[in-house]
Amino acid sequence: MTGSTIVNIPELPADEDTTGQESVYARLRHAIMIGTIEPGTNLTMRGLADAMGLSPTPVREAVRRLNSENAIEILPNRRMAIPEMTLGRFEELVALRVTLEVHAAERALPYISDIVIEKLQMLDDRMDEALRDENLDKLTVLNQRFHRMLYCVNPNQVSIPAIESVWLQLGPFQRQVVKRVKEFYKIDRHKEILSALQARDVAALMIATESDIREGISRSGRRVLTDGIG
Amino acid sequence: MTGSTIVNIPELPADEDTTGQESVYARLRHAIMIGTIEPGTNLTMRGLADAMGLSPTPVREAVRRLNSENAIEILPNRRMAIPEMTLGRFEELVALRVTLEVHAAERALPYISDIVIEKLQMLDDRMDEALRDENLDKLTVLNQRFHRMLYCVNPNQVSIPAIESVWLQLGPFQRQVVKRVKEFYKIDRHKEILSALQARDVAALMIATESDIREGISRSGRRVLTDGIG
DNA sequence: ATCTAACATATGTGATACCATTTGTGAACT
DNA sequence: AGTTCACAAATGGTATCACATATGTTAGAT
Repeated sequence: MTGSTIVNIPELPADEDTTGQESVYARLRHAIMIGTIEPGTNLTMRGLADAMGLSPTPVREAVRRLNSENAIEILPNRRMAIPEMTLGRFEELVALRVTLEVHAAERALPYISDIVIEKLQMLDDRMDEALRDENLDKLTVLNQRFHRMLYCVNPNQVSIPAIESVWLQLGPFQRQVVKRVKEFYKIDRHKEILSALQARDVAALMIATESDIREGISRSGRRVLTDGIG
Repeated sequence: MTGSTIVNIPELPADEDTTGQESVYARLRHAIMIGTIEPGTNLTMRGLADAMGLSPTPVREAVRRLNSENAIEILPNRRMAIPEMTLGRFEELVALRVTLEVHAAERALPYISDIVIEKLQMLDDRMDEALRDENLDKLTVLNQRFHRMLYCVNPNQVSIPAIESVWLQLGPFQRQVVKRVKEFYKIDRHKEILSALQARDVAALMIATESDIREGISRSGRRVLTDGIG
């Protein structure tokens, strides 16, 4: 067999002067983040290069970056794979995600403006649409955009890279969860987050952020990992 | 002039089958972490390659990784540099460091054993030695090893990469701080951390961890950034 | 002397070639 | 039929080369 396990890596709008390495990085990152690539998938430099129409050189650089972000695992054989999820790792990832996002939300609040709240409101509306259409990929992207936009109003924000690294590590597994636990996406606490923002209420914002994570991925994911299926 | 600004990149013990890319990554990472490379230093692929006796290819991969860890900045010109520190970014980095390390300490405590406490005690003793010898590089390395060992007793630990990314971003600036603020290194709260560990006291551990960071780098760094000099 | 234009140098990016190691396959043997 | 060994294919790692862009320098004009 030539190349590796076939993987579905969506294309992405490429800027004019974006380098090959960057486009590979962006495509792979996005694919992993929305869970297009299953845990355990084996990857090869040449396989990815062929799939993207590039030489192994830029692919290698992109893969190395994602390895440093803990999105791609490099085995002792020097082979590459998307890591499998374990219950222990899952609990730690969720706990870290809560800590990081509560922290980021808290430090974003002082910089929040009514304009941003309005934009967040619009994003939330679009999420409701995506939910009706059962467009899960879009829902994931919008959800991440919602959180990212909030944390990024802090002009000196430095926690987004760490947060996105956690998203990357949860992405492939989350797709598995969604397939098994139907009601997963019905739950979000975005309305509560928005209320807390409008009231400029730190405590409420932190509680809402934590609930949004714990009642979403956390509960469903744990069921999949313990019961085998939800 | 050929190459870039000359930088001092200490060698590192290289394993047998360690690849060139890995050795470049490890050397650069270590150099940045202990502050050997000043903020604002311009780096070039070929310059680093020459300095390490390798071709640009493996250097590119290592640099890309460190870019993803926010240790090396890539400017729109596609030039690379160690980022300068600003007061706003510094405050955010310290706050993130406190959040992350308190979190990691809290989640490590349940797995702590007397053997580990003893090892930590020995590390702390070696730090006292290094302090007497005024060996600052050694002190930095031992300090990081102390914290890392504590957080890593959690077998499912996933926060070390984020924590080390913050260390990487503070490293170059910390060196500048040490040069200006003499008493910087006299302060650490490791004895309190050890007491809290022995008592298995979560609250005390979290307070000690936060104090260790705030009364160390935080206070001194802020002075350098506001007064210009401490 | 200062500014500008042309040239030379340096640099990032990516494809290709070569090597060492690993993986996969199939034939020979028990 | 199962095991083992040898050979073929694939893969990761790195150096080198070619190209486009960016940077630095020098010569000429004002």
